[in-house]
Amino acid sequence: MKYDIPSDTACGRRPTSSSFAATAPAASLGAMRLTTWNINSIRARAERAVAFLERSETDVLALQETKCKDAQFPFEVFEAAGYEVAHFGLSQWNGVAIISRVGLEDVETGFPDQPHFGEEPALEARALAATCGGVRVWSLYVPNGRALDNPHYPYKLDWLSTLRENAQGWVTADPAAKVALVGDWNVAPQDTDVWDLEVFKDSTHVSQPERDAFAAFETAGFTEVTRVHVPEDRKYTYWDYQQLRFPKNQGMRIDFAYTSPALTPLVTAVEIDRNERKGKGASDHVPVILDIAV
DNA sequence: ATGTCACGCGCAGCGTGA
Repeated sequence: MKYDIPSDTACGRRPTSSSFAATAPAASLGAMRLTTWNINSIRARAERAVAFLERSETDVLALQETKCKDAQFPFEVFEAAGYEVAHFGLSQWNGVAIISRVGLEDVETGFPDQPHFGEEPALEARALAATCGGVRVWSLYVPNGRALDNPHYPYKLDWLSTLRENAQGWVTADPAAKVALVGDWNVAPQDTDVWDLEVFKDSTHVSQPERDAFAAFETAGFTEVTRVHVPEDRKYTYWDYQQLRFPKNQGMRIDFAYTSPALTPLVTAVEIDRNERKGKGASDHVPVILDIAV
């Protein structure tokens, strides 16, 4: 389980102690639980995340919006619970992590040709990959877009398009590859994925170009498995903190999991953990939990 | 209730992002 971090990489994974070598090999797992969750600050919610891991029996947790640099990430909390951690964070914005108790190998920060953003265009910490239990897991925090006339919007479309080109290449090169693209996609693919379409008609998340960019992953052979297993309307994954959106169930469904052809038939169940939005100190997104036969 | 939360900065409360 030794993993040497090249000195020039921005990835914040800590080398783990030899005790992690006792982790069960993927071949003996039988089943794996993979969860994606936009946690909206890991420092504000580390204890909540560990409690979730233990309650849900999650094996691999892909986090988005950790909102910290690598040096600020609370690695110890997760390592004490028996997990390995890879984190990619460059500032107080964005930040993605993968937390696993079934192996964490070949960590990759960002995808090839990932678009940059800003006055001085720079890479943002929005994509992180690791192989866990035989599955290539990508934790993704798709750019928000902000507004249809904002530079962040074409950046979002470019970002999705470039990711899709990569994903298509991965499964073309290896049709047996088990790839999971999970995270906060910041797209509501269907009209019913927002609580009131009228409220969003001039906003990002529901525009046709965004929906087309999202749907292109299907064309590339991927399947959005949360919809397959949870097809009902009003099963949201995000509720704004403002205006009593959660108690009124005025939310958005924007957290998804695209799986490659080899992985799709192995997904046996999906659950949106609505209860995690309750109480003081909740993230504005909830975990989306996948059961995978591996 | 024009009704939130978390960040940096820096020690109050504003600017930023979502």
